[in-house]
Formats: sequence, C-alpha cells, structure tokens
Amino acid sequence: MSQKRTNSTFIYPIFHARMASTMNEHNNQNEAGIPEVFLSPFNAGENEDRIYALWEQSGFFNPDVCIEKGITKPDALTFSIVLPPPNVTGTLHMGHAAMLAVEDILVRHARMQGKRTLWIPGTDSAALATQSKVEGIIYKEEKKRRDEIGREELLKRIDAFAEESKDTIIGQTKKMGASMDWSRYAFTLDETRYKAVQTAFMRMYEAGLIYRGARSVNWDPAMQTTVSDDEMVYVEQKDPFYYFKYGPFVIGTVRPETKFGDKYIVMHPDDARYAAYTHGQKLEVEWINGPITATIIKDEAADPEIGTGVMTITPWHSKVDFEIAERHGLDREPVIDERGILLPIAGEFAGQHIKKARAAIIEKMQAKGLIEKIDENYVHNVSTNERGGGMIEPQIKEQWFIDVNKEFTMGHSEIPSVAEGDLVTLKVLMQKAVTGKGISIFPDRFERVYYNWINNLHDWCISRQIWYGHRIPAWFNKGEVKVQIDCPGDDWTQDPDTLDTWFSSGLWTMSTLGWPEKTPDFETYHPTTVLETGYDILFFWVARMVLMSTYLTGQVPFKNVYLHGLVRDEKGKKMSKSLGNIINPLDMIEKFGTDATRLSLIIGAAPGNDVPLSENRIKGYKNFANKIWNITRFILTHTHDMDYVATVTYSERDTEILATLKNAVADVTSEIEKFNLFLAGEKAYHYVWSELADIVLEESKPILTGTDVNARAARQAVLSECLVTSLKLLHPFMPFVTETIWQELPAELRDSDILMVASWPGHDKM
RNA sequence: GCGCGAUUAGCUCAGCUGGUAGAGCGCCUGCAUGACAUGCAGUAGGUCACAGGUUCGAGCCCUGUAUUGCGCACCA
Repeated sequence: MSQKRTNSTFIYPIFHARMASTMNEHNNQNEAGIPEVFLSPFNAGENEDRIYALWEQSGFFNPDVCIEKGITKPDALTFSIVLPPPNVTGTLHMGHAAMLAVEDILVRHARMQGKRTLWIPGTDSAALATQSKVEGIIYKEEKKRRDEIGREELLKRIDAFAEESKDTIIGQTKKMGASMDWSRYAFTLDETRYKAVQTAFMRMYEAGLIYRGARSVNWDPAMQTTVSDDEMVYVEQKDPFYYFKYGPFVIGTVRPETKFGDKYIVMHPDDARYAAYTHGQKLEVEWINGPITATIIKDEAADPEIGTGVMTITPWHSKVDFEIAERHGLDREPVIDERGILLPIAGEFAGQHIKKARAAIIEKMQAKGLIEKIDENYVHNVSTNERGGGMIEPQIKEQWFIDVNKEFTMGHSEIPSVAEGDLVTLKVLMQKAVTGKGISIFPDRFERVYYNWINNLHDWCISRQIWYGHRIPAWFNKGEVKVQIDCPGDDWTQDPDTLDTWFSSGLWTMSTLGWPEKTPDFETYHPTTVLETGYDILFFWVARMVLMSTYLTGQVPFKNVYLHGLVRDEKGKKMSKSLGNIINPLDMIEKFGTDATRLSLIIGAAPGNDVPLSENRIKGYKNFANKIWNITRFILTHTHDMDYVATVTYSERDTEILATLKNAVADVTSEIEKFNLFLAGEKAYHYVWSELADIVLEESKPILTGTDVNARAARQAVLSECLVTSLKLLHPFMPFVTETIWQELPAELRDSDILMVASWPGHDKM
C-alpha cells in the first residue's frame, strides 16, 4: 500500500540541491525531497519510545540543564508543580492518565515560554493501602497473619514489594509522555521525606498543635487501626430496629450488643413529655443482665422528633454519645474490644463476637419481656473503611491529634491577609490562604466546598496502628511521653504507631523541594505554581497541604489548584472491576497512541467535570494525529524547493492567513493560561483541522502548482510558518507526533533541535 | 437536614463581561479529486427543564418549582 503512494509522489522532479545538505542526516528522502516516513500514515507505536528517549537524553526535563545549555535564562520566571504521587504499588489508570496529560500540558507550555520549569515526580507509600495489599498476599500464599510474621519481617516484605512495583508505575508514567525531572524523584518514605515528617511533627508538638489524648476514634476491627473521618464510606443497609423497654421509657437501637452498660437516659430539656424528670435524677431499671441504676441527662442532642425522644448512650462506642458524655462528665466504659469481642460487662455473652451475639441477646431480652417491638425494615447508613471495606467501630482510644482550633501567634508569613504576630488557628490559616487569594481554586465553585469542609473540621487523628509508614517520634516509659527523634534511653520504647499517610502527603510540596533544609530548590520553586489533582481529593490532600505549609513555612504550598474530574465510561458510570468497564490507558496507547489518548482526556473535560470516555473518542483523536502528519506531508511536498532566505511579497490573503494564525495562537495561549485546557485543546484542534487543512491548504493548491513564481514563494513561506507554529501550538497536547515531525523538518524551519524546548509562538524567551 | 452542581442537537458536552444557538461523535446524501477514506463536500436535527421577573434585548442576571448528580452531617 505504501509502495503505491511512493510512486505517486514523483510528481515534483525539481529538487533543490541546497535542500539535501540541510536535511537531517538520518532522514531518508525520496526524489520529491520529503522524508520517506511521511509516505505512510503516522505510526505512534514506532516513534513514541524513541522520542521519549530523545527528550530524556537531552536532559531538558531538568531546568538546571536548560539553564546550563542556554535554553532558559537563569532569572526567568519559575513554573513548578509536584506530581500527586501515585501509590507505589499501583498501576496506571485513566485517572492518572488524565492527571498526567493536564500537568504535562501546563509544564510543556511553560517550558516553551522560556520559564524555569520544574515538575517533580514521586511515589507515595500509601501506608494503609500498601500494607493491607502485602498482608493479603502473604496470607493467601503462606496463611500467615501479621502477628506471625512480625514487624521487621513484614516491613522488609513491604519494602521489597514497593521497590519492585515502583518501576511499573514509573515506566507507565513515561509512556504518557510526562516530562518530569526524574533526577529529583522523591518517595514519601525516603530519607529526605522522613526527615521532613519528623521535623514537622516535632515542631507542631512543641507548639502544642499536636497532642495525645483519649478520644472517640474510628476503629477498624478488621485492619486493627484507626481510620480518618474522610476515609470512611457510608453504605446503606437494612437492619432490624429494636424498641426496648428501659424502665418507664422506650428506647431504640440497631445495635443491642452495645447496650449492656447503658446507664444514662438522655432527653431534650424542652421535651414536654418528660418534664416530670429532672436532670441528674436516678432511677432503677431492669436491664439485660439485671437491675441498673440509671441517671437522667437533659441534653439538646436528643431530638424529640426521633423515636420516643429518649435515648440511652454508649459513649465508648459512639462519637455523638462521647460528646454528650464529655459535656456532662459522665462515665464511659468499653463494651466491645478491639477485635469485636464482648467484654465482661456483657455478662454471660462476654467472649462472643458481636456478630454472633446479637441473636442470643435479643432472645434473652425477649424472654425477659424487654422488647416493645421490632421494625424489620429500618434502613440506615453504616460506616465502612474506604480501604478494605471493613465495618468501622467507634472506640475511645489514646491517639495523636492535630488541634485545628488552638490559637497561636503566627510566625513569619507571606500569606496574603495573614501577618506575623496575628492570633490564628490552623483552621483560620486554611481559610485565609484561600479567602486572601493566596490560593485560587479552579473551578472556583470548589472554593465554597472547601470552606464548607473547613467549617465542619474536627481535630485530625494522625496515628495509625499499622507498621508501614512514618514512625511517630515519640517515646514511652511507664506512662511518661517524650517527643524527640532519638531514643531518650534504655527504658524507653518508641510508640509503635505510624502516621496517617496524609500527614506526609501534606508536606509534599515542601519535602520534595528539600524542606526543612533551606535548599536552593525550595527557595526557587516554593510556593509551587499549581497543584493539579482530582476534586475527590480536595479534602484529603489539598487542604492538608495548605495546613502544613502555611503553618510550617508561612507560605501557601501552591498558588493555584486545578481540579480535574473523574474519568468515567461512556455512559457516565464510574469505571470499576466489577462493572468490567475499565478502559486501560496502556491498551489505548497501544491501540491509538499516546497523543490520541491524552487529547481524549483533555478536550471536553472542563475542570471539575467528570469526563465520559469511550474508545471511539480516542480513535477520533488518532485520526487527528494522522491529519497533522498529512498536513506536514503536503506542506513539505510543496515547499522542498523553497528559498528560505529570499524576501517574498505577501498578498492580502497571505497576510490574512498569518493574522488568523496569530489569532489562533493568542486564543490557545490565553486559554492555557486560564487553565481552560479543554478549550485550548479544542481551539488548537479546530484551527489546524478546519482552518489550516480544510481552507488554507485547499485554496493553496492552485497557487502552489501555478505559474506565478512570486505568489508561490510567498505562499510557501506562509504555509511553512503555519506548519511550524501549529506544531508548537499542538506540542503540549500531542508531544509525540509533533516532535516526530519536528525531527524531520528542514533545519531552516526550526529554532531548536528539539521541539520540546522550542520557543512558544509569539513569545520571546524570557 | 445543610451545602455545591447539573438540566442546551440522537449521545457527550461547550457557550468568556447579557446582543441572531456551537463542537465532537452519531445519522443521512454524494464523492476513490495527487496531503490524508484515519479522508472530502454537504444535509437533517434545538420553545436552551418549567413558571415568573429585570432589560430595548435573557441560554446567560434575579425569584420560585421540578428532576437529577455529588459532598457533608444525622443515623437513639
């Protein structure tokens, strides 16, 4: 097939001798003077790895090299961005692909603008997720549980596993064309990052912002660890709802197994039905395991509208109950242990697992006549652990917390609307970073979501009972606690707990740049220019980085936040294994090329909106890559005899074409700068296809084959300009096809050997 | 319950500070024309959810309603 086409290109026998010497050496040309590669359609698979290697070897991913080689001026504006580190054990999915596409576009654009551009790659240990994955493998293969393996051995195994799978995700990231500076690769658990975590913990502890206390936490009995509020998922479930006779009252519950020790009866102070009872009044009631002395508590937390308006509380196993108990200084007692086994307070049921005990408890209560009625169709939400899916059991436990409401005096501050010496809290800092415009969030409606979340924010429980992660720099000795990095002495043992993975993630913009040391990188690139991540991670991560950075450095972590949407299937459904609708980015790259895959994730994907993806969509952009290829072929075919130094006189139409081109450049540039990549991509696409190819090329045919030498020369110059500029314009979006073409262009047309560092059109190097 | 969105062509969505409705895909018709059939030329298809209001003028601004998605809280 390509053979046939070769023959068809013999039409322009004129061959400029000058051209031959200026062509790149590796180019094989046919007699028409254009590189042979253009005679068959663009083949992404044949070129992508070669092109990525070319970029990598050039060293230009590293801004220091760009300065060294004179590509970037040392005093140029900076553009910096940190990669949201994928889990070290993960594989690339469409969400990553979308993220990499967006970030790479921003980065390539900035680099071409001559900015001092840094994109730092890294991976996340993702403590809980990784440990549970490895534990799962070990259990499956060796039938061994955590305790049987031991801390040291398990950590060794996890490290090995992480090291092994690290290369997978890195390799896949490169496939997407991501132009990151691999020499600055960071891992959340490496030495520099560990030091940042310890330093942050120490400083916040010394300032009283981290404290240790016994509070109600979310306990996962399956994974044996606390879980943060944000990592809980609520699942709707139908359970019987029991109405029990509790003395003269009727109380309701779905969880009879927690009720053994209930001895406080809570009612709203204004509830007329119970006006006869007074706060603190005691009465004897017959209960599951015999008589109990109950106390009346009047508290507004009791909603008169719900059930009978009366409830008993279990402070140890419920957050709300815990708060009521706090308010009134009530006793609290555990009923269920950390593994879900009933404690001695349950009498004859002690030692049983709650799941099995429930039926027996109900049976006994039935026999004692304590059951008023049972509603079998009660639907309620139960909380589960997002990672692993286990039920969450509130427990009171001694843990480490970050106090978000404690007032302190602000130190050094570069945050707008926060001055040194101001009395603030962490919550206030998080708010003011955004209200003061130190940080802008795109799309801006998420700023309101962000405030909403902060207003509801509670102290953050940062300790986890898992082994993989950053060890807490705290030491215990007979009830005494010391917070320091080194062991204080023989009698001291380190807190076995590790930190919530988001604690270290919160330091990411800082730690990747070398904080707490005052490194040149930190001085140059912090605050970072933009943080790009999914809107689903606004609370987990974005807010935590703001907290950490504003407090510890007096700087915002980033000036802009770009939130992308979720990649869904073509029907708008979430991609999941169980639905079998996952589109694997690597398959798509294989099938349609990276450029097509990238574009399909950009065009039509407004920030903050979910993007429906289908193979068909990607295929459409593959066609576009080929279109660019053929535009090049056409222009090269008609310009190979061009005289690059001759002055030409433009016709009115020539000038108009160049003006249209200039407009397109201005449009695309301004949309990128406004973070409207979906519009920028669409406009570039539209210009190249509908304007350049469909109109300009078509109308140029008679001129190029005509006899008017001047008109022809002028149009040749115009088309060359259109081609070069279009390649530049498209490069951030479609780096591979544009660079592949660039490498084949005559030297006269190029202002740089590598398109990646060519100058952005209409933009002199800064 | 509180908050944030969405509702525009068959589908997925754009539409910037109000000025005659847009794209991609799909559909239909024609076309192997020397860049490209991974293509070209064209056609059809919309009371911009509904009801009011502001305005010379509203898809866009205001009020309300409906439907729908998401987040948070509650969940005795």
